[in-house]
Amino acid sequence: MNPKKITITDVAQHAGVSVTTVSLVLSGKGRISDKTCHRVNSAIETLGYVRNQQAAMLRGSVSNVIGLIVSDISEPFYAEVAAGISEILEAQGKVLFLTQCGKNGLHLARCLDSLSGYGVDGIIVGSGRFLSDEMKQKAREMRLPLVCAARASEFDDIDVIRPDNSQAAKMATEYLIKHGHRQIAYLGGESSSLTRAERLGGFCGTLIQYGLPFKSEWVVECDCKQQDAAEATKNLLNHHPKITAILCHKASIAMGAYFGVIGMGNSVGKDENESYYSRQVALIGFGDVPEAELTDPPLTFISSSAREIGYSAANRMLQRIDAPDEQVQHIILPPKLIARGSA
Amino acid sequence: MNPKKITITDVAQHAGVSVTTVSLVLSGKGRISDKTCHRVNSAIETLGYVRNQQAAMLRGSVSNVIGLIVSDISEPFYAEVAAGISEILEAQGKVLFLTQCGKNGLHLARCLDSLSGYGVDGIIVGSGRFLSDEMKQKAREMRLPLVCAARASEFDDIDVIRPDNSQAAKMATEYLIKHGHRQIAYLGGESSSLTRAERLGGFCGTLIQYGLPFKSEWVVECDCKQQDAAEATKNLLNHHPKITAILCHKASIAMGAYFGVIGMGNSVGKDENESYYSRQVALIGFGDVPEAELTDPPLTFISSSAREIGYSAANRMLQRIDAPDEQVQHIILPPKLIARGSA
DNA sequence: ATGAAAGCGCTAACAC
DNA sequence: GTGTTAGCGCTTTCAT
Repeated sequence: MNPKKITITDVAQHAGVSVTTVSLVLSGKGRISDKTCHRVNSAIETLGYVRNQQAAMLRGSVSNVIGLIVSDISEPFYAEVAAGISEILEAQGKVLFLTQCGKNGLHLARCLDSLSGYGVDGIIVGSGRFLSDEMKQKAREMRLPLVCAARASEFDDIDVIRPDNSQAAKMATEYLIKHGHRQIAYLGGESSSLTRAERLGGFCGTLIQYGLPFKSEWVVECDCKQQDAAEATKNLLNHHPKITAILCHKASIAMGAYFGVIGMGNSVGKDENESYYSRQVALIGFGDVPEAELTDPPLTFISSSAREIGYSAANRMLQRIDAPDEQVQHIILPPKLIARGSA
Repeated sequence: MNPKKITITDVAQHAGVSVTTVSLVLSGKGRISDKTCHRVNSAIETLGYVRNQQAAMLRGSVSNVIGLIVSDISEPFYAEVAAGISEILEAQGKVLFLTQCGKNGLHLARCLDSLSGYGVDGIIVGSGRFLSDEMKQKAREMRLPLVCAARASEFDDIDVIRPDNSQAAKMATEYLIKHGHRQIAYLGGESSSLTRAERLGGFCGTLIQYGLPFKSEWVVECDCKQQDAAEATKNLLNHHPKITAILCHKASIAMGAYFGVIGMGNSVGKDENESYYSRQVALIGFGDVPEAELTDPPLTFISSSAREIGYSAANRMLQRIDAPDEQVQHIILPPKLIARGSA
C-alpha cells in the first residue's frame, strides 16, 4: 500500500551505517567488515530494498544493460540467438534491451539512438547487413562496443560471431561420401543468399577433393515451403536417377524432401528398410534452429546452433566491454553433425 | 574521436537559452515560442545531442521502458508476441526490456526484481502461469502495471490478452459442417493443455449444437512431430472409415496429417482432385504463428495471430500506465479463418 | 515565455 | 574500515 520508495539512505539508517558503506556492500567493492556487511544485508532484506539502477548508472560508468538489434525477433534464428544472449546476460545480473529495425533495416538509426540514449554498455546486432560505415563510426565515437551475431561472413572491422557454413557443408558432404554416396544433390535456398554460397563452396570443394562429379543441374533453388521441396525432390530424382543423396538447405526443405522421397515409394535412410523395388535416398539437412519436427523422422542434421551463437556473442560482448581496444575478433563456430539413422 | 558527452547544458549554451527551456522543448510540455523552439532544435541537430534517458527517468516519473517476461523467447508464439509488442512500443519512442524466466519459471522473481530495479513503467508477462499471488501483490505495491499476453485463460485479477480458442474451434467446426462434413476428428495436443481444452469445448459444443455425433475415440492426442501426426492420421482414417475431416491442433500436426492423408493415396481438399478410388479428407488447423510452411500446401487455418496479441498487449499497457486504477480487462481476440482451398 | 535552483538515488573521491 | 560530500544529467517548482 505504501508506494514510498526505499532508497539506499533508508537502508543505511536501518543498519546504522553510511550510504557509502551500503553502496560498497552492494557492489562488493570495498573492504567492509563481515559484521557490517551482514547488518547491511539483513537491512536490505527486511526493507525489501531494490537498488535503483538508473541512479547507479547515472553516476557510475556501467549500466549493465546490453542492447540488441534484430530485424524482427520473430525470425526463429534471431529468436534463438536472443534467447542465448539473454541467458548469459541474466546470469551476470545484466539485462537486455530488445529493438527491431524492421525487415529492411529502416529503423536502424532509431534503434541506435534509442539504445545509446538509454546508456547501454554495448550493442549486439543480429545480421549487420544494414549497418552502414557511418553508424559504425558513430558507435566508435560513443565508445559503444558493437558485436555482430550473424549467419554468414559480413564484416572485417567489428567482432563477428558466425557459423562455419563452409565447414558444415564439407562435413555433411564427407559424411555422405563415407557412407558410399557418389551422386549428391543440393536442394533449397535462394541463389542470392550468402549463407548458401558459403555452403555450396564447401559442398563443391569437397566433391572435387574426392574426385566426384559436380553437376550444376544437381543444385536446385527452392522455396522453403515443404510441398515445394517435396515436388522438387520428386522432380530431381525422376530426372536424375543416379542421385542417391540430397543435402538440404534447411530443416523445412529436409522435411519436404523426406515426404517427397517417401511419396515416390522410395525409402529414406538405413538399408534394412530398403525394398527391392524402392530406391534408397539419403537426406542430410542444415539446421541452426532446433525444430521439434526434426526429432522424428530421424533425419541427420548438421548445424551450429543459433543459441550457441547467442552465447558466444554475449560472452564476446562481456569481454569487449572490459577490453574495448582489444583487436577485432571473428569467432567462427564449428558445426556439429547429429546423425540420426539416415545416411 | 571526442568521447565527451553532449548534455542538455551544451545545447542550452549553444542555443543561448537555459536548460529549462531545452528540457521543455524536449518534452514538448512548456509554452515555448516557436522561435526559441526552433533555435533549440537546430542546436540539438548540429551538436548531435541525444537525451540521457537514465537521468530523465531518475528525476521524472516515467522511464518509457516496458519490461517483458517470457519463459523462453525462442518459443515461436512468444517471439511473435514480443515482435508485436516491440513494434508498437518503438513507434511510441519506448523500449522493451527482455527477460526470460526459464521453462519452469524459476527465474521469475529475478526478472521482476531486475525490471523493477531498472524502473520500468510496466511489465508484460507472456504466459503468467508462473505468476504467484505474492508476486502480483508485490507488483501492485510498487504500482507496476501487469499485463498478461497468454494463449489461454489464466487470470481474473489482472489484464489478460488472449485468443478466443473456443470461438476458433467453433468457427472451424462450423466451416467443416457447412462444407458437408459430418464425421469430424480432432488430432493433436496434450490432454493437460488448457488451450486444447478450450478448443475441444468449442468443437464438441458445436457438434452437439448441430446434432452431430461426438465420439471420444475421434479425439486423439499426438506429439507435435510431423511424422507422428502422419502416422496417427493413417491410423485414425483406417480405423474409422467414416471420418472425412480432421481438426488439427497446430500447424505441424496439420502438415503431418496432410502428408499422412496423401501417403495413404487419399486426397486433401477440393473435389476436383478427387479420384474414384481415393477418399477425400478435409483438414483444418489451428495456428497462431505464421509459418512459412503453411502457405503451400493450401491448408485452411484458423487463428488469432500471436503478433496481434502482442499489439493488443502493448496498447493495453500504454492505456494502463495512463489509468492505473481502471478496471481489469480481459481482451479476447477473435479468430480469423483463412480458407485455402481445402475443405 | 523563460530562468534559477533544488533535488532524484546513487557512486567515487577523499577524509578520518 | 567507514563517513562526508560533491556531483552524474535531467525535470520541476517557483520566480521573474
